[in-house]
Amino acid sequence: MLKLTRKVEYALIALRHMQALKPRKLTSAKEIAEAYGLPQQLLAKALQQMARDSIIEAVQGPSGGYRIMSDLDKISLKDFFEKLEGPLGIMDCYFDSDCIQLGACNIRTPIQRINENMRDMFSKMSLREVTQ
Amino acid sequence: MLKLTRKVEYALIALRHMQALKPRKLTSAKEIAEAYGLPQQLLAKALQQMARDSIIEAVQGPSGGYRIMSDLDKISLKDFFEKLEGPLGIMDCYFDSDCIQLGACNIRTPIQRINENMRDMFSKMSLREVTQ
DNA sequence: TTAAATACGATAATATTAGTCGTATTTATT
DNA sequence: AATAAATACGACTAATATTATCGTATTTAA
Repeated sequence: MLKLTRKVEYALIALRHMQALKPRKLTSAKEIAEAYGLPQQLLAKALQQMARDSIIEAVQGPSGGYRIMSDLDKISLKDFFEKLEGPLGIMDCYFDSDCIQLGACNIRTPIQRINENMRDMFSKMSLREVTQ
Repeated sequence: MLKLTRKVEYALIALRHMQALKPRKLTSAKEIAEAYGLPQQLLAKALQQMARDSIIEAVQGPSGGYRIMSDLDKISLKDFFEKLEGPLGIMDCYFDSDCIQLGACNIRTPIQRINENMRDMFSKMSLREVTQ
């Protein structure tokens, strides 16, 4: 309950790893996977997604790899989570309208209040805080 | 990701339902299940667990049922979640020590910081806020 | 005695998450 | 030009977790 996915976990580990390197130094999926004992392919997907989202930069070809591209201070944990996993909410009804409950549900409003608080909290934390 | 479970969801729906009734009025699992279209047995388990935790009171026998017992103002969402689902954390390493990573993990401390924030947030919200 | 309710462990069904496979593309190096 | 090491990514499989149901016991008002 209220758990992060592995994809996000691996992304955080990778970012922290890259963040500790000299600026603009490249590191590969293989390198990170071996360093932390992570499944390389899955880690690679997290890296690829971060590259698509311009959080990191990918360099192809041999001696290629990834490096941090954005200012991690400027990315909130909320945006980061949502980029990797889609909308952030403790229940789907927050963003999904097709709820079986239809009119009957009696907790929609309170749930949205909790959601707002959670989104607020993650909006106030930067990726940097987590990876430094 | 960061989703509530159905058990918690059903518990909240049930609490809100009971909260709207006259004080000490009983309502049954069947009644609530039918009113909101929930699976009765699963809802019953949520109710039974809340009864074990003295959040509500169970009355057995025909014309039995459940009623709110505690002051919902005094129960934080954190305690409520933890009573129903166990420790609250975005990753198991927070309370589970058997992590495969062992020494290698580089995000344990930051993850714990996120956890603290989350637990803090839910500590500051009362069950009442959600069910009234 | 019966029936309607709670209690709860065991199991089945379903959904989600995690991980792997295969193949294509890019590009530095030789 | 060939090779090898890297990213890219869709499709698939495996593992796990969640959700739901089943069966049976217990309680107790009528």
